[in-house]
Amino acid sequence: MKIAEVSEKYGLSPDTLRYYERIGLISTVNRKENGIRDYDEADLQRIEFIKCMRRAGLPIDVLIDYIGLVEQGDSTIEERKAILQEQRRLLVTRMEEMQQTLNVLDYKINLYDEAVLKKEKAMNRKIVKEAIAE
Amino acid sequence: MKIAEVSEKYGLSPDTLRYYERIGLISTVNRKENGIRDYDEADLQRIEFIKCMRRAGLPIDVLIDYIGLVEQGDSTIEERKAILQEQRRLLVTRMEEMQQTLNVLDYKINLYDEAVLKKEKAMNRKIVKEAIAE
DNA sequence: ACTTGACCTGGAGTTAACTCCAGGTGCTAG
DNA sequence: CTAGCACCTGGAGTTAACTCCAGGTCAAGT
Repeated sequence: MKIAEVSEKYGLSPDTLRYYERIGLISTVNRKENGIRDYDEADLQRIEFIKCMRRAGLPIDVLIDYIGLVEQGDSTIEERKAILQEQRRLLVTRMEEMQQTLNVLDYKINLYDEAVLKKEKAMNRKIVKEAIAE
Repeated sequence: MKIAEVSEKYGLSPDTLRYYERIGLISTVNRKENGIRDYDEADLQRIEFIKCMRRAGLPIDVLIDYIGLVEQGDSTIEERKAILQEQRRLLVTRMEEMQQTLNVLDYKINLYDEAVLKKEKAMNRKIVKEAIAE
């Protein structure tokens, strides 16, 4: 699969895909004779994983470490698990903070709703008053 | 309240507080005769709000817009509400993505748990075998 | 009087994560 | 055979959000 298709499929720009390879987040992708990248199934799986983790804000350097361990084989299983657990912990914390902010936003939006209603009521009273005055 | 106390109270560095003021996120803070910032209650409330929003990832330029509208008074209520609703929507989307990533992480951690168990079992079998062999 | 420490300013530097670009190669359709 | 893409590389530029720094003021303690 060529870079443009991969880019299309995962919504990552070709530049980003090459960048990920440069920094060692994706191990060197196979090339066709002419030097053009030809992503295989394993590459795609890795890209999907990276995309998922990045979307949630996991930092690239942590992912590089993790993937380095994956490549070292079974002896690193416990270390990898520890990394994921730590990142899971951080993720949950961030989500809790976001939930708090969401509550604040809802509270404020609700205040604005009420303010808008009050404004409208005042407007209506004014209209009625004027109608009576005529 | 001096900048060091505010910094302490909200966990934002003095540099960050001055930076927020420079870019117009906090309206100009009053000074004592000697030119030193003296944060009042309104400043603190604004800082708390900003901190809460920033923690959830709301971008600074959006907050600058929002706060500019707050300062323009009641005529901007609907516009402000629209901003908060839009940010709320984006926040929910991000949280949903994070939840998906959390599920993937849990799945992977679980796989590692099983892998570790298997490893241990194999180890135990080996030990038992050796014990019998003796 | 002098040192210390908190504060000030304007401006430069940093970090993460891309994103863009110039200059070059190589298939393919007209 | 040549025009037009899609691809390549190494390196530079960008963006958001800080963070740091040099050089200066000022009040308080010794």
